[in-house]
Amino acid sequence: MMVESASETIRSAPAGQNGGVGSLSGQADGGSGSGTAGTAPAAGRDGSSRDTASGADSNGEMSSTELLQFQQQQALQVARQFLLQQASSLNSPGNNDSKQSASAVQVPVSVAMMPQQILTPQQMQQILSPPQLQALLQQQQALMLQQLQEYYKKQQEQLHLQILTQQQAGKQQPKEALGNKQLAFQQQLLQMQQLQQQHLLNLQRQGLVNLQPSQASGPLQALPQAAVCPTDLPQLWKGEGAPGQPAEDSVRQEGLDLASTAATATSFASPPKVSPPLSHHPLPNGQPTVLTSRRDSSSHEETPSSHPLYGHGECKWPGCETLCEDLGQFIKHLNTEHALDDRSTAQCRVQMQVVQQLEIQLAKESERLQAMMAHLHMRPSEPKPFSQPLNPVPGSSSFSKVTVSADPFPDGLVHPPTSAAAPVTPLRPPGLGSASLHSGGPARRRSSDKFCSPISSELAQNHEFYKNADVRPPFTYASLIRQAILETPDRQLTLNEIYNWFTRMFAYFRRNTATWKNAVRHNLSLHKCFVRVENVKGAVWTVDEREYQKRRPPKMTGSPTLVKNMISGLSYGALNASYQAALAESSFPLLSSPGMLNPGSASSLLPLSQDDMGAPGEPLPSNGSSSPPRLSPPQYSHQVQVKEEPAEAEEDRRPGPPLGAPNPSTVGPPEDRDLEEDLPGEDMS
DNA sequence: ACCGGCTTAAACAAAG
DNA sequence: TCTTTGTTTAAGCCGG
Repeated sequence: MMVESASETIRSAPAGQNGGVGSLSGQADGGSGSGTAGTAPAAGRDGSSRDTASGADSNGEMSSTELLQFQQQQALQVARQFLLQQASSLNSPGNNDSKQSASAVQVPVSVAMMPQQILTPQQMQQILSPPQLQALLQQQQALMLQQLQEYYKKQQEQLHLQILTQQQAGKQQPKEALGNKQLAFQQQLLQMQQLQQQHLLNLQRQGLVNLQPSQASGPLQALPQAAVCPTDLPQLWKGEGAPGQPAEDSVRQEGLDLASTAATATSFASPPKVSPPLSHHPLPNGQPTVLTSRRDSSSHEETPSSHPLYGHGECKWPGCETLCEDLGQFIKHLNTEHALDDRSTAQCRVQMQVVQQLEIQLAKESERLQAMMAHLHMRPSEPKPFSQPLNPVPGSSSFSKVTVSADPFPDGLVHPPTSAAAPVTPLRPPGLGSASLHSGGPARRRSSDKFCSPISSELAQNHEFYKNADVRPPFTYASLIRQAILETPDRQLTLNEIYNWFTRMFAYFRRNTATWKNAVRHNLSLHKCFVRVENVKGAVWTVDEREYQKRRPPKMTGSPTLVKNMISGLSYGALNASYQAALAESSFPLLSSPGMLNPGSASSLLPLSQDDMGAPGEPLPSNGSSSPPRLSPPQYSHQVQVKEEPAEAEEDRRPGPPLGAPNPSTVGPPEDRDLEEDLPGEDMS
């Protein structure tokens, strides 16, 4: 049936003016539940610890020396992590003035403690742009590393010493004894770590995630166990004692931390004001750094008219809801109640840990994804991995100018440039979703499409992120659909395949299926750029590149505005909150984690087309056909060969599995539609 | 304030 | 009859 005529009309109906009518407001979906089973993996294995283990464990038994070695290595690792952690805390101090330094990308710890400022998880997600997250993480890490160098060295030395000492001691003692001793120690360590981790997660769940009580019980619950890998979590709490304190101290501290953590957690959970939790433990303040930070923050918070820890007339300090009439009073309160004392310090630390942990998890996930992709033949490292197969146009080059009708999208094209590493960051400063922030509900930010950040490159760079984090991608449905279609060799997909692509590529689309699927269909029908081609066995959708380009005026590309908008939009607090929320909500179960974020990791997976690259303006060949009737097979862009049997084969026919290709296993089970479909959390509001 | 783009919701219809 | 696929319409939010 000819759709053409109908489609033409569509546009006519512009914006609605009548308000009310309703129905929409409901805004359901707050969902969250996310934890799609698919993604959730069994995180158990963490490469890192294993690597370091010097293969000792590979053969069932290891000699005591080996064991020793192994243990030492582990200890080192733990220490290393601890250091990193410390670094972060060091880093935190200056961050409190978040609002002031809009440009810097940092994640102020203090800000992180304002779970209350919540927007719904969804909103947060929207606000948050993955790239931003990454940028944040990267920056933070860089910073911490920097600041920490000295500290780090010291610590290392000490550690080394300790280890040496132990080693020596070990030599003198019977191996077994030593082994046992170490083992015991290590076990203890692990236990503590696990405990801590649990508390942390707990906290996280209750405090940060409480926005979504419903989901708390679900997916997240799994976190602790799954995510926690002994070696990783390590929390160097104990490490803290290291700097200069003997084991005793560290142990003690440990206890303290735990307690405080617990306390914090509880306070979060229970609304009640805060009564000083049980922190009876005197915190051996071993963290000058942290302390300072706290103090700093309180001191210069005054500058801004508002304070990240102050909102709605009350103190947002974790667990504290004290009412303060004005900022002044609040400041006072802050200085008295949350002064530099054990409790505050501990709470701060906890918060930092939460953040850190999340960061690490993110990094881990990314790494894992990469490995998976590598395994599946999608070489992330390569600029334009898949897609170019059949079609001529050897990817890369072509894109250059969308020459004539031929192939506007060069398929593969991702601009190699960005791909590499950190570059991404610059692109999106935190703050992306200005829009979303305000709007309470369904707001959405769709930056990229407009700003033209080529979806392809964006996607390519953050593809892993989107795949795993339950974050809404900043692209419009139209651009995503197009992307999906262009990614395939024949540039055509059945509706179902498009769905699959969405679920495969974005964790976010693994839930609320009804909603986005409807949107996808709606977009396919609505935009002229999507052409439906009928086939014996059904129909496939193709992209009429020309139309696509047409529909968007040549926006500014470099988009200073973009940046501007993004920046202005959010306060760090919000950003951070969203970050956490996103992470928390994200299904990724995380894994444990050894390494830190590697910037370039995600880069370049997708071949993607240049999306906005070709200036919409000129390219198209002015070949007569002005507005191709909808149905007509696109003669420009590349000829589409309707495939004989569409749906059927579904994923199997793609040559080089594009990234998310066929393999369901890669990410979450694409096919899980069913699965996710029934996810409880899904539609509940 | 208006307009256009985008999203979400929902009603319907045709096919399978 | 139910589900999927498509098409439309309506309405809200946003940014220009």
